[in-house]
Amino acid sequence: MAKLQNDSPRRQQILLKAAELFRTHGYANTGMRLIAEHLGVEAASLYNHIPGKSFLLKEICAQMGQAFEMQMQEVLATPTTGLQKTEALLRFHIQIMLTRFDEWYISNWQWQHLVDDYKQEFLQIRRGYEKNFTGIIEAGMSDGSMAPIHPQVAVLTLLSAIRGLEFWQRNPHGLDAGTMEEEMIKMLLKALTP
Amino acid sequence: MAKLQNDSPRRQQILLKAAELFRTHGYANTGMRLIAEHLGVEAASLYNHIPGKSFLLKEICAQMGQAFEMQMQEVLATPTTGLQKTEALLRFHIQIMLTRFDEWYISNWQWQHLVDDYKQEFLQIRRGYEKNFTGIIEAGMSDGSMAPIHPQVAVLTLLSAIRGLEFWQRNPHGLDAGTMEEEMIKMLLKALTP
DNA sequence: CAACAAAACTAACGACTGTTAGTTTTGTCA
DNA sequence: TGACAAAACTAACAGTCGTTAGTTTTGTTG
Repeated sequence: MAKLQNDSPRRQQILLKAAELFRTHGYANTGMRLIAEHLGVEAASLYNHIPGKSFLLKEICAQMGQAFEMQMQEVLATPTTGLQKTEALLRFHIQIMLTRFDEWYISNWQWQHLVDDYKQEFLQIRRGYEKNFTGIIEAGMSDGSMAPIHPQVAVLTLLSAIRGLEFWQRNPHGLDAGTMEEEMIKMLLKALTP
Repeated sequence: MAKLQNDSPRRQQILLKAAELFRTHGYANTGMRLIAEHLGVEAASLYNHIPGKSFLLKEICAQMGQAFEMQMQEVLATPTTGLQKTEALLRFHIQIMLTRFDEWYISNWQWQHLVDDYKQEFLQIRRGYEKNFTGIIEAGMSDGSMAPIHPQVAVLTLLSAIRGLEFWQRNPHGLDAGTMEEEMIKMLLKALTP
């Protein structure tokens, strides 16, 4: 029986292709045979590298969760105002969206298909992230860099707005990435500043 | 053979239950047998009322599209500033979200599973809606009720922010609907006003 | 009650799903 | 070159899917 090493390059290759197909076809509509076909291989061969389909989704979500958690810790450790921290996070979100779109999309929209036990863990991680973000907004109101707003509503609005970039990513009618990023940041920060 | 009337109450009942299940389980993961079970009936019996599974999705999306299109026409016909029109549309979006959550969710997130020919029509309708919305923003800048912003970015940001209410809808930690609506409207309009 | 249609039922079809067992090819070292 | 493991293969499993054909029940109308 194969060993299923935790970090082979082949495994990562499969994960990336799976992310791409999960995004374009949806998790439930993407069969192992389709993933295999796009890698020029038979479906059964995939099981030499991964334990199963659900692992693919779980791993993609976990990797994304880790990336965001690391950035959050870095931002929290930097001595800046709440508004500056917020801008840093927003810019990071946008960058991830541009450079790792498929994985970002999966962890945002396909996590619902996670198997129940890991789904709970994933949601807990995400709630933790949002809690940290809410804390940053509250800090911004205390240090005077932000107007008094409802912190939870603010986080929800900010994250949702960024999520919407997906539509632009799929169909950028004439707007280049730089303009898009600057215009959206400008608009969102305007909603926050006193 | 059954006649498949266009507007029987039973058909509408099936549509609503399907919308609920499509939302909670996803379109691809919701089988005809599951829908039937939730209606206390066998799967085959559904075919006395509807032509097939894909019809359910198509009909839900079409009904939502119609609702938004009607509201857009009404707003356009009212002689108000661009900012007031925008507020009216935002409030309508929120109201639909609160009163017809399942259907709203489907037409927002599950339209990707539409069969190809109707998918094109659906996307065209949506692009038309967004184009109208963009025009309203531009009008707002002309009539002085709004700050100079990138109209397409503004529409994307506004619609995405509202879409995010889904997360609150699913898990409203202590915020009542009224507060949520007012706080979000306040925040979004602040981003728009001069 | 007889007649008729609406709407339920049972049973099955072919296609597709994730996964497994067992076998063969491929590539890398001694 | 011979040995060994990694990674591909073929073939098949049990289960689910949307859908259809044909039959029976239910409910209303004359």
